[in-house]
Amino acid sequence: MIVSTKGRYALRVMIDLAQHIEDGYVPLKEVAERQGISEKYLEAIIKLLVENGLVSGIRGKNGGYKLLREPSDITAWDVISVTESDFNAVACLSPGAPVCDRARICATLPMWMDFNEELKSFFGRYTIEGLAGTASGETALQK
Amino acid sequence: MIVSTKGRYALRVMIDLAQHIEDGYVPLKEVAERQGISEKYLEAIIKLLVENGLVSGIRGKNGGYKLLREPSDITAWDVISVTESDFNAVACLSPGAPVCDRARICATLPMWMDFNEELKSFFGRYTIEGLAGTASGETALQK
DNA sequence: CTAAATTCCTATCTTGTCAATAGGTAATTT
DNA sequence: AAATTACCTATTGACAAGATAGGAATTTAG
Repeated sequence: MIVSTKGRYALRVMIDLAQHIEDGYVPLKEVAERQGISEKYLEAIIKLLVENGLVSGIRGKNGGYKLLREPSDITAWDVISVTESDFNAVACLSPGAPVCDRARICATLPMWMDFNEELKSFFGRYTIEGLAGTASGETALQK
Repeated sequence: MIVSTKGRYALRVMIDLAQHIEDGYVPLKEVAERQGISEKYLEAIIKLLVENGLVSGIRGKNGGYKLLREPSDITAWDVISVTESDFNAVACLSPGAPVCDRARICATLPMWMDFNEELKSFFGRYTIEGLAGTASGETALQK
């Protein structure tokens, strides 16, 4: 598959946090239970979200995690691009990839570049707020 | 990256065959030399293209491979969907995946399904003919 | 009929990532 | 002081990517 469980779970965590935004800091244990995902595994995932400024955590009793921006201001792209290790169309377009000497004559490069843009644009259209409200069938897409 | 070298190389093979369509059956050796890719590796890749009815090969002297349909009638999607082992948004949507009991309440499922459609639609817009003509900068997208 | 060319088939190898588990340390509150 | 919680580091098993290698089967040319 294209999006790993890491990305999928990260999104579910973000949505869960959005759905319990009134509770302040939410312990990961609760998220893990509600989502039916191993807490230990989620730790590794949420670490990425913390490092990239999407959520913040505080330790100790009454600690937990909370979103750092409004759910309406966080897109699926923000989350996926941070959790998926190399979310680029092809290796040639990965950051740090060696310069390809065929680039000038490559018949497929423009398509891959377009695809990269499309990824950004597609997932940028879904916000955490929109996704969090999808439970009973409304569309998650913002109008 | 999202599309493996297998998919990328397959596309380049198809484009190369389209560019030498006048020559009848084209030996893989020539394709490999022109493209700068190991012939042995290409063998494994073109096998998939043969099995899926995109090209046909005949053995012996003067043998080689040729496209089975018009370049204008083959899309990038046709090629990629056959060479990439699991070109689906997420594991839940892979053929043969176990039924997910969260499907009914899954906040992200609709987005993944949309993404699957988008993949098909995006790569379906690029034909081998269009890509084969991109060498000197015209757009590969059909109007 | 033989030799060359070519596809086709099977097996192996290395490397890396995913997906997950485990055991602990540091900080905070009650 | 004890409980809670985030944070850190290491390890494991399974699997796919990305090749490489050697040979068997088929066809044509001479």
